[in-house]
Amino acid sequence: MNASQKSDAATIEALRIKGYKATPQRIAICRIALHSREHPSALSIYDEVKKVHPTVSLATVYKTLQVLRDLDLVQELNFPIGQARFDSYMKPHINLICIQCGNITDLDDLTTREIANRVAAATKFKPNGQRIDVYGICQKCSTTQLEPPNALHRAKKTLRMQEMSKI
Amino acid sequence: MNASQKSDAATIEALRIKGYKATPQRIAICRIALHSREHPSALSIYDEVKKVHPTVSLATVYKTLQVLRDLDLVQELNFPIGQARFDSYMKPHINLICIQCGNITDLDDLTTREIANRVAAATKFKPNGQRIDVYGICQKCSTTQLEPPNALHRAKKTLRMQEMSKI
DNA sequence: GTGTTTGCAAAGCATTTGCACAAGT
DNA sequence: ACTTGTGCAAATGCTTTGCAAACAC
Repeated sequence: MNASQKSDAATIEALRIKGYKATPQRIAICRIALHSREHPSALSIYDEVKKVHPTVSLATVYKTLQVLRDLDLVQELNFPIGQARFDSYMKPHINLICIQCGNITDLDDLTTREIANRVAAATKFKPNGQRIDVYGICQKCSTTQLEPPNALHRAKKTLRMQEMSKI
Repeated sequence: MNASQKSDAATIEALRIKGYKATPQRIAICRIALHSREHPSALSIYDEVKKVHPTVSLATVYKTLQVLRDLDLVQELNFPIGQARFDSYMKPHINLICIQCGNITDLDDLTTREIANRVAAATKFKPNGQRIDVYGICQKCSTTQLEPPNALHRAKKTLRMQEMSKI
């Protein structure tokens, strides 16, 4: 059994435990959504899955992403513009989000695992999840002359948003 | 000069510095967007402003919120469902977001002011903004029997707000 | 006076939904 | 067999835009 088959097996089990059926489309979508580091959008997952299942529909991708959220296997990250991005790294961490090119990188930072404890110690709020974003310019963009217009900010005078970077 | 006139004056100056005109609608929208602790949505700002300017349009509210973002006076917080919420507290802090009732509370936490420094020290990423959300149940909801379903939930199989990682 | 803003209605875009047929268990 | 999932198209909901009239400076 190779690595891909092994993680497929895990996916299938995770689906079935909660009563979801393990269809070929779902397995293909999970391969991309769960094992990509690119924080893909629904559309970029769709584009990838189409290579294997040319008749898959975008609706199926969206529905499967809802299933993955229900299974606590992905986190949905929404921004002022563009499509939501999906993050399958479910431990507390920092999302480094480039406002130039739209790339998102996960950064482990152990202090972020203390935040919920600090909240619980300081307030009566009962934490059960978190999201930490740091916005800025990634290394690639700061060393490159000019990147395509940015995906996460609106420009003052209505700059139309191009498509975000694909996975 | 009372407090309200004083902050109006600050708003007017902030607008003019960047070449924006200080219209009555904008001033009224800023009063609510900048001085409310409720993290209002565009629609709730619109409802408030209508009490004073009954003919104001929702489009004007949205346009003014874009101006306020351009002036770095508000941050837009997007979620998997419902309308964006606007936060005028621009120092690093934690957003305590109740997944039951949708209330958002700002919590000062000095360790959050170090996050950008930690990123800069650990990577080549150049931070220039951040967002820290902690999701959970607010005190009011945890002491109350059942609150009305809220704006941050999907009313389906998935009852939990999924824009979060597990803790 | 000149360029900007308003308010309206229409458009845009990401995402969801209803439904008939197909497929998994 | 029974139930759930798929793919399509239409619908939804939030937000943006185009434009003529009104306004700020």
